[in-house]
Amino acid sequence: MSAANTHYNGKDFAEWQKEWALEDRYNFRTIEKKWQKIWEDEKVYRAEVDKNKEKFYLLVEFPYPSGVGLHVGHPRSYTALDAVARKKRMQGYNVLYPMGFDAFGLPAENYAVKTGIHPAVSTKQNIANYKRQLKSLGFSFDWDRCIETCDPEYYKWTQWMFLKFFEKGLAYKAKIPINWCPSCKVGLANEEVVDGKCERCGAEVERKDKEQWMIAITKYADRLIDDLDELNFIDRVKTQQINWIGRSQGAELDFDFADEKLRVFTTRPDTAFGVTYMVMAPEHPFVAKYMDRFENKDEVWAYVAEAAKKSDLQRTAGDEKTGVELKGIKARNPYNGQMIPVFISDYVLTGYGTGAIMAVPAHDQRDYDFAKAFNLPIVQVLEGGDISQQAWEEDGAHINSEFLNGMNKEDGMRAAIDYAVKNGFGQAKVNFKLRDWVFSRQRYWGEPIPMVYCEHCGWQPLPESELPLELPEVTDFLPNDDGSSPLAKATDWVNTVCPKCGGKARRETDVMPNWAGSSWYFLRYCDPHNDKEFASKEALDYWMNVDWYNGGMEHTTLHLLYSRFWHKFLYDCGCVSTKEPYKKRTSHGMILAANGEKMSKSRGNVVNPDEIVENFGADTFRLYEMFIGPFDQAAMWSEESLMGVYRFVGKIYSLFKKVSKSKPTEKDLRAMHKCILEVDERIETMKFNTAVSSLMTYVNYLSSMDEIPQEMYEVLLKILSPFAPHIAEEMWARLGYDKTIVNEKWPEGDRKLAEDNVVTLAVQICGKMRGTIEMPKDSPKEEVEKKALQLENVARQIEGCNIKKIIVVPNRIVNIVV
RNA sequence: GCGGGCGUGGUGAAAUUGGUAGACACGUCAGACUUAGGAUCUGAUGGCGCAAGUCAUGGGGGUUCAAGUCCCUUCGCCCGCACCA
Repeated sequence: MSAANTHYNGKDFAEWQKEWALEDRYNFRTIEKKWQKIWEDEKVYRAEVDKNKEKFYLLVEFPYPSGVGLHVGHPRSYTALDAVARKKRMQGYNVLYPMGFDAFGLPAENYAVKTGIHPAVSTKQNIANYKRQLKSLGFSFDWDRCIETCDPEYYKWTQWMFLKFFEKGLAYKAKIPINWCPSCKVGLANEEVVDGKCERCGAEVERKDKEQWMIAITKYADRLIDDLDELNFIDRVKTQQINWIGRSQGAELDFDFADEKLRVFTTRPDTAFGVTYMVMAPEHPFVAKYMDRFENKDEVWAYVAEAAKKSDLQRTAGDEKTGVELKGIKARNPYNGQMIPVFISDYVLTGYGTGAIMAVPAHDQRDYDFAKAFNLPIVQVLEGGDISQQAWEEDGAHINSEFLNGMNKEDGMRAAIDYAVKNGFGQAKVNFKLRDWVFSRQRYWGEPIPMVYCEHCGWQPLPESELPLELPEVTDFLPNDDGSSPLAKATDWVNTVCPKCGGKARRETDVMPNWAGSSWYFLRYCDPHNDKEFASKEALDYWMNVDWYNGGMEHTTLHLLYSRFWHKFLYDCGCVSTKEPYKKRTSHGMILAANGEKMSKSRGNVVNPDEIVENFGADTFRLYEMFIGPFDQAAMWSEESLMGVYRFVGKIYSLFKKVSKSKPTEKDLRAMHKCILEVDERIETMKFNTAVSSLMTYVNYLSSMDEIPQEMYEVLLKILSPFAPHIAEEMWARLGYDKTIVNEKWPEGDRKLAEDNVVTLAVQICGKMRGTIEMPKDSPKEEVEKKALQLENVARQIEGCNIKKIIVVPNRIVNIVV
């Protein structure tokens, strides 16, 4: 055995073999620690650019290193893609499978408020703990590429990218009503509000006008939808993103109102002859502007004030429509010249479209409800339904619509828009539900926004040479009551000079949201130590795109959407050469406690991965997480089932004693090739639970043998190694190999050898099972029929019956119809 | 309300996509063994029946030689979006 270039660190192989001879029991503790150290010392999983090899980039969402440590849910997806990574490596791919830490965020800051420990310190400790835990599970991450988003060497480039957004006009500061969490004292993006509540703490979100940095993600709305077509994302993800972006095509139309035009957005301009009134949002600028001309001014005021007090949640709570007519001013329908009343009502949203609508109660249920409540006329303009009962929202030929009469929807839409264009009161328009990304957070533990405000020059970007703009030291991490960031208190840091005129200036004190760093981390993995650029073109061109990205469904409209957008922006800047970052996106299900509840500290039902590793070993843990159930579905933790997997691993260990120089029979080879083919396919299709079943079936087969041909055991170790790398590596070494199994060639399953030459066919009479017959594979139909009819059971049952026909499904079934 | 998914033994689940329902495990029962180890091994295990059989994939109906799988209908659960004009 050559000591050099082997994975034994110079230790004498014979010495090890002596040790092994003494070990009768499966001692996972020593085995696993030993191999983890060897893998790490010899950098077995290191990924380098190698243009002669085809690359494969696998990505799992990097964790936020919380104080409680790794959750048993994390390893589910890490193990799954680790299995894929290991298999791909054995198949000759140059695999990049990196890991890092999404390390900025609120919990570290809250912890600092409570304990006074600086977020940088607690984060560092947490990362060390996470690393230890991840390493104890034997993942094949290239730890040399580990990144941390809170590292100035990393966030330097996050800031650099922000400056790009600013340079291209996509980052802008605006005073807009934002979602404000009164408990976290922080503004939230729309994506972070769930059911009107703060995604993080559950407090009801308020509306607050605040100056915020915004990023114009809406400019990419069309592309974010259209480019999904080419991607291999699971459908759930695609449809959720499409729904979230919410594209609707229609038209903007101007109605005359007082001395100006009241503009509305509608998806059905062809129903304009059915408009019987209009509605503006209470916040619509015309309401305040024309207040003095309304005859019922007091009533209008009261309604506006009432609406302002309500949260979004309260406004959408009731089913009943409320509102007030703006008496004294009527609007004029440009299609037919009709004068119609105008209302304000909070069922019209200020943030969508133009904040005003034309109401067509006959064909929109919401308008219908409002019309009924306020006794307004309902004019049907599309055929169908029963307007006396409810609005007719389906299609139908146009009626009562002058030049549109008789047309279908498509023609009617075109004609209505043409007419509006010709007469100068409207045009086609596409609208989105997606809002621009609120990018400011009034917090400490995030990337400082590299902008400076000068009285004379306005907002100025920091020059690139001043990056990274590091976080200043502060002692008080509490957000201020006025809603400003803790950074505002670091006056030395805040007061600076204008990069343009050199005059007095102040730094931006808000920081970026925690979604910033994760929006481009997959690019940094390609070239993590580069201090000249965020990643070299060479590295990016070689490694990108990510071939397979797995992560949680909860990030579909957050991280996944943001990072696709961010990447597209970098593409437009010429910084990356692919339009999309991820080729394939899959998603794992949650791991729940044994009773089906979510694991949480407060419920006291959290399973600690450390304990599982300590008591059963990493291999058992990994195999169990794969075996627990379908990968994309929620699964319940069960220690009993874990024991079953533990037994399985122990069995593999003890089978070693039976390995011999004997030759496999045809039947043995069949079992072996069947298993190879199944495991291979089931890894690719993410059916990890049944892949493990296949391995179990094969191990059961081996157990029943008196002697196990070495070839059969070696194949087992190879196809087992993606799931249980430690024991595979250990037994591989014990077979006498002095090179790691990691780079062994993945076995090829032979379909011919895997096929049975004798098949069992079910014999049915009128579809009911009556028995089985064994036949050579692909026996001619006649023989099958003959043998089936000879079956005692069959002969007895069909006695005295007419055989109508016999259906033979080759190698499967004989069905005798009487 | 709209969109997506699901419903199979005592339990977690399989089922080559229309072809022997319950693979693989857990649990349970019976037996063997003992270097007492979260032991191991062997066998049984959907219900009813001594058996031949028969009933079983949420319920009802249909298509088919054949349905967990396709169609209609109904009930129940989960997830996402939600007054988006």
